[in-house]
This record gives sequence, structure tokens and C-alpha cells, in this order.
Amino acid sequence: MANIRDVADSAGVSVATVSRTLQQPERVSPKTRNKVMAAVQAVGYKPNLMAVKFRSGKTHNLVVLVPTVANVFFARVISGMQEAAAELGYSILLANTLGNSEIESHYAKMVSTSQADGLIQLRAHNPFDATMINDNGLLPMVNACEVIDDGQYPVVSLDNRAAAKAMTEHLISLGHTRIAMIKGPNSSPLTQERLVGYKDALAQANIAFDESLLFPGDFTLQAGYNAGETISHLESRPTAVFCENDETAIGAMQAFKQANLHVPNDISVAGFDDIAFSAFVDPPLTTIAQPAEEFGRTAVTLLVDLLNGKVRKAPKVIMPFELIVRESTGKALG
Amino acid sequence: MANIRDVADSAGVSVATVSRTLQQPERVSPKTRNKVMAAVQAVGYKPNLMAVKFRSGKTHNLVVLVPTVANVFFARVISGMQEAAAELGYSILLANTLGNSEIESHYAKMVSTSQADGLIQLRAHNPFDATMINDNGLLPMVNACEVIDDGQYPVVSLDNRAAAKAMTEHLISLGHTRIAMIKGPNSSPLTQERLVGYKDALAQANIAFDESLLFPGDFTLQAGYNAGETISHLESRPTAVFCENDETAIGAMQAFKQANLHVPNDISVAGFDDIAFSAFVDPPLTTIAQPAEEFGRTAVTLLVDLLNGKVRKAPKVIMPFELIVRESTGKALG
DNA sequence: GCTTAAAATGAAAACGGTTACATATTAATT
DNA sequence: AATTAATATGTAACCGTTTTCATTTTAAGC
Repeated sequence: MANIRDVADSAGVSVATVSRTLQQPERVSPKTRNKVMAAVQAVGYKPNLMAVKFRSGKTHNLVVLVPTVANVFFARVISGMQEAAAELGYSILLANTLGNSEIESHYAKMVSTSQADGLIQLRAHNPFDATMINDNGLLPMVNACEVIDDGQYPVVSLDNRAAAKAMTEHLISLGHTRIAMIKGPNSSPLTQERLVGYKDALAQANIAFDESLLFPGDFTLQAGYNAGETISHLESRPTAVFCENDETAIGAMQAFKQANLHVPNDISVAGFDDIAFSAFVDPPLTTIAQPAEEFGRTAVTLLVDLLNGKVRKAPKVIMPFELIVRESTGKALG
Repeated sequence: MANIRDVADSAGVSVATVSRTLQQPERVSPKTRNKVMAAVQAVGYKPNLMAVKFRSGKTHNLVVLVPTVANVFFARVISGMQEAAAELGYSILLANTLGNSEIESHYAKMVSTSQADGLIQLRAHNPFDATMINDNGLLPMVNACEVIDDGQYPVVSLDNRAAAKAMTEHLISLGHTRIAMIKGPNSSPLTQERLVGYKDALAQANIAFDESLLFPGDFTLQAGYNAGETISHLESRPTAVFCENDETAIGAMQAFKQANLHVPNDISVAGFDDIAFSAFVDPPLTTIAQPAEEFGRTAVTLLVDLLNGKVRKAPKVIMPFELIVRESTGKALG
């Protein structure tokens, strides 16, 4: 494999000149620039980027920790990240952690071991153990989507409370008063925030909060189905169900159908995230849309600013949401 | 940031001894081993892996090119890869290419620029341009799932032809003779192979192949919906539709429902991949299951063997499939 | 206890670039 | 044409490891 010295010899210049030609072409005369470029071609030179990154101390790699890439919402966030990263000259190293803390720390350590410059988390766990903390006691990290906001790190998040409130208000405006909620995992801050928003809307409409209308879930289709089955057989059935994500809602709808309940006539169903499937289920799902790609772009931009010292205090960016009304929610007929 | 020299000084040994203690502990006496370990703790040493990888020439990184991580099938493949990679001491660098050839080559170049040891493709494009080819004219690469089998590279794939034949036979056994097919993108080898399998089954049953029953698609929900709409309004409607993936099938089913066609009474629908959603749509989808995680594990194992020179000729691994019969396919009533 | 082989350690040269600094070349100014 | 400033290039140190080779220490054999 040809190295920079081979190029220098072939071009009849010093290695420094070759390096400069490649890194800062304007600092080299057009004549030698051409000579060097020709030599690069001639010897088939490809820089050893491992050496470059090692020497320069900048890897231009960003680690992204995502609980599961199979989540369609996350996939959109990742696309946005990749777009922004490419523009800024960074590569994304995507870690599909599956909630496995071994995988998480394996990838997170890439920062403390100089393999990546910074880290973005699309999850709520925190903080990392000491082995991955920088000298200054902090990690160059941005938290996105799921946020434990301890004020230490920049965050980009949705106003989950307001969004959940908006959805609940929508259901209330349709005449529903018994509104069930199928939750996400309790460990998720999202779940807590959305629950508060749900309660906000109830309180505002003077509807008493009923603990028995809360059902556990974990963001999967199966969990939605299970909760839906339970709800179907309730003696005093709610007339609407607000699910904390679309997968859960789709699972629940399936359970309702199998119990011969019509959505939305017998029961309204609302989701959260607006994944692609939601427009193609029967009936199409009412949900909350989040600007997923923009989440990703913003997180990357924030992290790069942080790395360049262009950020004073850990900023907090709140992304907008949108209520998408489709056909899974309708007037309360009970 | 403490480096290996700091550790050496603190332990009162040479840097060589520190390096050996960390890399091959058995080559160092227990006494000094303890001294060194203590020093590592004392100074808070974390090896600069960029330097390690640069010097050793082995990155232990594997690049994985995936068209879109949002595809649930790919997500499962990736999980399997990560599992196998972790066991073998490798990291996966996941590239969500979105079919964008700039992103593709950006990540593929990580191999020729010494940032990764090898490459796995979950797509069909090939070959890469000369700038990323090794000295020996080949790239340390494994093709998985979608395969252009030119015999140069190891492949791990499904017998798509046999699987498509099996599904078509299933439909024929239910009495269907007018079976439509909603295809994937023509550029995909998968599509060609599955089409052949479909024709195989028709020929075997002495059913004439009818070109007009082929509908274009691109593996998305929307494409399935569009094709489904077209099919709904056909004067001479087929009684069954075989879709080349589950997303397409789910999109098509939605179109059928909106046209007041009952699945499977009016029209049977079959998919391919067995994604999680398929069990939770109405009706649950008949499909072909692939051992996705095993795909990933196999691809990684194959690549690592290749890197270690443990592989003679480019091997070809065919994974098994399974026909999953659910409720979206039924007897032909036409 | 002496010789010899084996094991442990250290000194220093890589690995392939970047970059500070010194020097040579060219252009600008008078 | 001489002086000075600006630009272009070269020399060599350096980044943090690994690894070869030489040297020292320990263990083994008699």
C-alpha cells in the first residue's frame, strides 16, 4: 500500500508538501499541486485515515446510541443525523444497543478511547460510569428524544407534556370522558411526561383522573395487543384509548377488532409518532407527528457546536409537534 | 489525558512492559503485572485506540451498508450482526445509506482508508469503483440478503426462487389461478429471483403466465397501496395477490378495504419477510419468514473468516425459509 | 555452584501521517 | 538593482502505541 512518502518521492517533493497539497491545496503553488496530484494517481495513494485521525486528534466520528434501529421513528431521526453529519464532515457510528448495557458501554467508550469525538443518545439512561468520563468530568454528549434533563448536557426534545395534552384535548372535544392510556415503559421519561400532559387535559376539563384506566406497555405491538385485549373485556369499557406510541395503538386496534369492537364507533384509538404504517392501517391512525429528521439534524449540529466550543451553557431545544387527525378517533357514542 | 508513558513512569517500568501487560498479560511476571495494573488505575489510563489501531494495522471495525435501517427485516439482521461481532471482538459501523451512492461510497471507503477491516453489503449494487479496491483487486467484503452473485465475493442469501415458488404453490393449492404479483424495484435481484419462482409454480400447475398480472412496486407501503388500488378497479380482478414484501402487502390490503373488498374472501394477499407488524394487521398476513438474525450472524462470521484468511473460495450460504400461513389467504371463491 | 536455556524486561525503531520552524524562492516596493 | 515582504517548500520532531532485538534476570540441569 502506497504511503505519503511514495507520493513525495514520485513527485520529487517533500512529504510536508504532499500533506499540504491534500489538506490545504491553497497553500501550495499550482505547479507543484499538479505534480503531487499526478503522483497520487500514479502510485495509487490512499491516505491511511487511521494515521490522520490519530495524529490530528480529531476523529470526525460521532457515536449514536439508539435503543433499536428497527423503531421507524428512530430510523427517521438517524437519517436526519446522517444528512447533517455529512454536511459538517462527520461520520455517524451507529450503535444498535437493544438496551443491552454491554453494547452501550462498548460504543460509548469509543469517545474516551479517542475513536470518536462525541456522543448522541437517543435514550434516557444516564450517566455513564467514570471510565468514560473526560478529564473535565463531562462527556461531549447530546441527549435527544428521550431526555433526562439534569442540565449538564444539551438536549433536543419534544414537549411531550404539551403533545399528550393536545391529544387528550382532542379526545375530550369528541365527547370522551373515559379515556384509557396505554403507557410506555415506566423507566422512560417520555412516559412520565406524557402522563402528566394527559392529566393536565383531564384536569382542565374537570374530568377526574382514574388510575384504573392506566395500562402498562413497552412500546411494542404485542404490548398494545395485550392491553387492548384487557380493555376489550372490561365491564365498564373506556370509549377512547390514548397509546403512547403508534406500535402500541396498532396492536391495540387489532385486539379490539378480534373482540368485535369497531374503531372508532365502539372505541377511539390514538397513537403517538406518526410512523409510516399508521396511515395504512384500518382505520388510519390519529396520532402526533414529530419532526424526526429535524431532531437528528439538530442533535448533530448541537454536538458539533459543542465540540467546537461554540456553546456556552447546555442549550435545550424543543421541537414542534403536530396533531394528525385520521379516522381512528371519532365522536363518543357511549 | 494520561498516556502509556505516564503509566510506565508511575509503575517504574518501560512502556514496552506496559503494552505487554495490557495486550498479552501472560508474557509478563505476576509481580510487574500487578504494579502496572495499579499504575493504570492510579493515573486513570485509557489507551488511545486510534493509536493502537493505527499502529497494529487492525481496526477491528466492520462497515455494514444497509439501504435503510428503518426496514424491520434489516434491523433484525443488524442485531444478529452485532451479536456475532461482539463475540468476535469486532465493532459494527452501521451505514444507513438510503440508496444514496455518496453515502455508500463515503462509508465503503473506510475500508480502503484503513478505518475498517471489512465490509458487508445488505444490498445489490456492485462493484465499487477502483478507488476503494485493494491491492489484490478485491475488497474484503461479504454480500448478504440481496445478492449479485458474480462468484467473487462470499454471499449469504435466501433461496428466493424456492421461497416464491412455495408461496405461489400455497395460493394455487387454495384454488387460485389468477394470481397477481406486486413486485419490488426492478433493479433488485430479489425481484428477479422471486418472479422466476412465481413462474416456476405457475408452470408446474399448468397455469399460463399473464404479464398483465404483474404490478410495479418499490417495497413501500405507498407502492402497495397504489398497486392495490389499481387491482381493485380491474374488470377481471385476480383472486390472489403475492407481494414481494410485507410492507407492500399491508399497503395493498388497505387499498382493498377502502374498495370494499374483503381479504381473503374477495382477494387473498400474501407477503414476504414476516415483519412484526404482519401478525398485527387485519387480517394477519400470510408470509415467508426468513432467519434474519442468523443472516447477520453468518455474514459477520464469514467476513471475519475471510479477514483471517480462513476462507479458500468465496463460499455461498443459503439460509432456510418458512411459509407462515395466517388469515390473509383463503380458498378461491371466484 | 556453574553453565545454559528460558523468561522477563528495556531501548529504540517503527507505523503514516501533521505541523512548527527554518530556509529558499518569488513578488512587491522603492 | 537592492531591499523587504510574502509565499512556497523542506527538515525534522512529534502523536501514542506496538514490536523487534538486545540485555538482564530467573529458573533448570547437573
